[in-house]
Amino acid sequence: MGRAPCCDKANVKKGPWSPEEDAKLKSYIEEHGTGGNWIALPQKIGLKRCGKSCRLRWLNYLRPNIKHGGFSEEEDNIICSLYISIGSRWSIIAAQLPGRTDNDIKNYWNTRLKKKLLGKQRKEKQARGRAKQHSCTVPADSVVCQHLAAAYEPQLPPVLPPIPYSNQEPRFNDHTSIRKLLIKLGGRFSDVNQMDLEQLRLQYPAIDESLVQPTAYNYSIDSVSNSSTHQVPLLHTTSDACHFGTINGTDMNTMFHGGNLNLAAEIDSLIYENPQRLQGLEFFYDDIVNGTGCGESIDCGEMNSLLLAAAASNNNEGFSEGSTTLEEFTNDKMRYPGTH
DNA sequence: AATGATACCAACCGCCAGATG
DNA sequence: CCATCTGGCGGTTGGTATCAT
Repeated sequence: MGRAPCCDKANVKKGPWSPEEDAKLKSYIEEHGTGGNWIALPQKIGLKRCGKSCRLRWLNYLRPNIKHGGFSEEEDNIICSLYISIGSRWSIIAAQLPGRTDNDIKNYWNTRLKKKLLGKQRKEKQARGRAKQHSCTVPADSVVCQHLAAAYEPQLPPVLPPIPYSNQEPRFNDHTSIRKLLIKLGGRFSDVNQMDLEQLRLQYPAIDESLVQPTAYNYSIDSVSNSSTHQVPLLHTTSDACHFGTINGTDMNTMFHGGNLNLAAEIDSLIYENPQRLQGLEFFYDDIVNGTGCGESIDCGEMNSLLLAAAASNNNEGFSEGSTTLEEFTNDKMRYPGTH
């Protein structure tokens, strides 16, 4: 048995809103509020619209202090970094950008930002030319590649070995872990960040202290694919020959030694927990999935700069401890156990 | 100038979770 | 406890504008 429709579809107007409809809705809500019932609202006003449509119109267009278009570079950076960290949770991302709606950000990402990043990367790729052969160390049949492929071809049941992830830290379905991830994207919790460093030192005693800086945010999405080959444990066995090879022309030794191994492992765990969350980022790694080289993955340095900029901006007005947004985020993630 | 391709974005659709009776 | 309703969310669609040929 299907659900009853929220409104009489046959007697409801659809399509673009007229200025008269806008005026009616706006003046009523400004005077009386929504009354806590969107479904009943259009009847009160005399609008032949679905309540959901009224709600959407108000939230995305009529509500005061709404900004449209003209995204700044800082906003771009925030969107990018949050998308990478939490995926397409537009409402959460929108909560970090005052005046922006989730719909706006979603559209902006899908139509411009994604292409902008990809376009830039393609240009640089072309500039590098064919002469330079990149040695991608991520094998096409690696565990993570199977996971990523599965995320894009859900009709094919993935054949996956047991998750070899051995980190004792909580995973992404844990508040602390989320906090830490956000911290590393530019949050303020330096105490926790320091804690990560201590755990890292304990976990990988062979790492040269000078290679692990607590302030380093410079990981890239490519580090996801790199860490996903589970080369991190190599650090246990080889104290000085931790060779990660190159991805997309970037020496991953530099990436990892200058970055945060623990973060890479954490992101790695996200992939295992939730491969679907990588949807929309295929242009970062489809080459790896397809085993066709390192053509389309976003340039490491570029993503670094984006993330660094985001980190800088977040230090000013990013997540704060106990914020409503973070709480919402924490609660919200329980609603999507890997199916979105 | 005409036509097709592409980009953009407002709005819709369907699903999910929480509230309520 | 169950069924139903509503709000909220993310994905997708379709109309319009702009660009390229």
